[in-house]
Amino acid sequence: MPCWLLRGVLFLSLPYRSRCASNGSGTLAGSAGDLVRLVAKGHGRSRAELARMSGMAPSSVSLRVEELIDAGLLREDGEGASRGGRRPRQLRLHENAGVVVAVDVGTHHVRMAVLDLGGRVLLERELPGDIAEGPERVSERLVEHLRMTLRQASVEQLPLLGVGIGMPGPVDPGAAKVVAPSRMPGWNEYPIGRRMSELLGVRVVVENDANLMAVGEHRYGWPDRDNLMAVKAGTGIGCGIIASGKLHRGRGAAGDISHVPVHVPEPVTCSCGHSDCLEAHASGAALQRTLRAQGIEVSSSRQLVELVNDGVPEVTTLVRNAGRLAGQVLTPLVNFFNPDVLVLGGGLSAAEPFVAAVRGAIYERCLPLATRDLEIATAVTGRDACMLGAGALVLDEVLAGDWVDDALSAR
Amino acid sequence: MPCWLLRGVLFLSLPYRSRCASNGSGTLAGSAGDLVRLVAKGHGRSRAELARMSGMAPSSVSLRVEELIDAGLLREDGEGASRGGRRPRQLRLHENAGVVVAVDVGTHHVRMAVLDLGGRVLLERELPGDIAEGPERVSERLVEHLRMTLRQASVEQLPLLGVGIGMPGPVDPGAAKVVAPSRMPGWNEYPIGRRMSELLGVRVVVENDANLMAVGEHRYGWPDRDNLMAVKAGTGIGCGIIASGKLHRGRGAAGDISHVPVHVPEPVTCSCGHSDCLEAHASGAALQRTLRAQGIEVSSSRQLVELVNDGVPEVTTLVRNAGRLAGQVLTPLVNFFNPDVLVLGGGLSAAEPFVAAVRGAIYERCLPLATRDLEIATAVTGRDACMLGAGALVLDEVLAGDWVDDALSAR
DNA sequence: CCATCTTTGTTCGGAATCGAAGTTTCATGT
DNA sequence: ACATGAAACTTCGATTCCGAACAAAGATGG
Repeated sequence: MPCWLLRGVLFLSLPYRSRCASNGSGTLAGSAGDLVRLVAKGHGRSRAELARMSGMAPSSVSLRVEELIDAGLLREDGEGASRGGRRPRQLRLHENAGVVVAVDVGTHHVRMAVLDLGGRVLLERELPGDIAEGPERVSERLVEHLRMTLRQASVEQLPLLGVGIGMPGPVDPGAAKVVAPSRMPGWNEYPIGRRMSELLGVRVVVENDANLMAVGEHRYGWPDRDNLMAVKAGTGIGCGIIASGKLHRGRGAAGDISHVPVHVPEPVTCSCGHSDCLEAHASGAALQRTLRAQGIEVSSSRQLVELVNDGVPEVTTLVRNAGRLAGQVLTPLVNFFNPDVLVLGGGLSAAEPFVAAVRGAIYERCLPLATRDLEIATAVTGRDACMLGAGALVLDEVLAGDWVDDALSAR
Repeated sequence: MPCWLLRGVLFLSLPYRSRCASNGSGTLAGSAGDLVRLVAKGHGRSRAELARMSGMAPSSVSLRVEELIDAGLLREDGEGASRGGRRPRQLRLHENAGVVVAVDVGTHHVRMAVLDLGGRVLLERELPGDIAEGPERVSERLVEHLRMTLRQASVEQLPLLGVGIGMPGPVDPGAAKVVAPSRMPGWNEYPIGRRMSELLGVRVVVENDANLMAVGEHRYGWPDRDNLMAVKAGTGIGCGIIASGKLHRGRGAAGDISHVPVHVPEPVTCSCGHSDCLEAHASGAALQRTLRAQGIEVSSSRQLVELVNDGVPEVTTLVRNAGRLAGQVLTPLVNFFNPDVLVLGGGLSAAEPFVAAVRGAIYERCLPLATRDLEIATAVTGRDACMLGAGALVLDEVLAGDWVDDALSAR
């Protein structure tokens, strides 16, 4: 309970406090919240390391850590390896401090995980679900599943501090809405974030799935590469961007590569009205359409990949061609953004010919300056990438808020 | 919210560091250097504003400002307009605190300016110069010109705190070298930064000219737009990127768009070995080559633009076509990066048909989500953009260093 | 013109933080 | 085994910084 209510004075005292805040951008820091953040991200595993990373005096760190332990936020966890002197007493977030839930809403499935505040997965589940059922129905089922998952993870008694949700379409993260989606009837402008927040009573963040893949891969796969592009090639094609270690949203729509024109012999009309969009020729949906015209019935990207792995030549050719087109689109973007890593994820990335074609196109045409030391890799976290990204994002949000201060003063 | 409510309110008693504040605009603060930075960037013009922006207590700001005034770094500058209460005593950097020099090295000219620490231009000069004379000769002449310019600006007795240099080719900013340039014989790997630093005895930063254009336009033209692309279309074609308010360098080569393939009927071999590079078809150099083949002798982008303004049809057609090609290349990049502003600079941007063609191509093919509210503008600072960017960059460097602390303790 | 409210900037006591010295614990080399 | 050095904390006085109250100066509105 906030202290300022003690005298019945309903007044938030913000003269100087409300603007201060911590350093979102990295290593220098200075408050209790920063220490918790450092521990949560694994950048500070002992008092000494926290002092080094935060810039605070070792004495101050010790005092502050003691408070955080007393408040039940941190706990000591044995001793680490000596680096030539006394062994560090390792610190970690207390497992009872709370949990968050990460949700990846796909077109035909929902993946969900319970994470502790350090980002470790406590329980993970895949559930059926059809986004075409509409937002009301889907949110209700999400809440049901979420409650059940929390029970199964035996963390009902712990505080649920936030929920992160990934959606397969453009998202306005401020309003926590899906905007102008192409394959999600009924979802336009639906305030999924507010609705879920009402139903659950916790903070909910919503983000596009490709952006979340970038966040997830950055955190769990390439933590020290600060410039990363993540391409999600599944039913649709999207791209998430990590610039200087942070998700780049631009004016809200950054990373859209679906409607970049490609060279193809026969035009296919896209939802945007043009006929040579990448998405209309190289997305999983486009490939399924083409195969159906050839009499090969395929209903999901996963099935598509199975056919490739079974060596069905028509399908393999099609998938390789899709990879080539994606690579052609990515080439200028790689030159322009010059990332450390290009991550390939989504259903199609499980097909080796797709990945090989993307690689080939990029190495063929990108500048040596851009491809030297460029890593092109499939998603380290595989099918979990988006979900883990949702977790990482909501964790950032929770740990950046005043949860730590509240917990300290509530004691 | 009336002030008198403050009385009798029970305040939260949190440790003071945790109340530090975020000023919302990403500028963090907490020390003397931060105050000077805020004043230098114009974000803090009075003690009260500094307190708000930095998160420090007003009392601390007052004490610190007093020290800075005593040290000769700041000075009071009259009173500002009242905002409903006492008038603020405005603060500015003391003009005697020091200067920096900004240099824009072009292929056939050198532009140079003396700036005070607030980024104001004290004196500006354009000098002849040919980059083909080679690095040794050019650096010597730069130093001569620089000394003369300092004399002319009557700031010889003031400390010269740094020099920023823009080069028309790829730059490794860490090593302060030009790397693998296409039109600068003898410059490859030449340590221009170290050489100038030896000759002048001050810190020297070196950066690519398109990057500097982005920095300059961001600082002087669009200070609150944090995502910006600046295209420099002159003899070559380059692009600088501001992401979240900071220059994005990627792994060092970000912003390269010279060698993105474009669709053209007749191939022209580029220095990179391909035949359909943007630079080989739409750069000033390429246009001059084409015109020469038609018997029209043109020796600079400026002359090219004059012919356009004179209404010479062959030239206008050519320039418009170059704009269309540039626009085609920029379209996916704008979708991808989703900037707030796209700045067009460099020689060709002075030709209206070029700008119109770029605009047309982008609006024709970019997503509405990306172009809604997108500003496409010619460089606010015109031909000075790169030079001013060099100044802004070296100022950032100087003010981020320990110059302030040194000056304080030297007293 | 006066009361009221704002904003700016300063004063001063008390609290939070620093930093140097000290303690504990371990690696390393002889 | 023992000295030496190094790293991880802790202690405690000195210093810095904060925050409330105050003072100065001006807008606003009847």
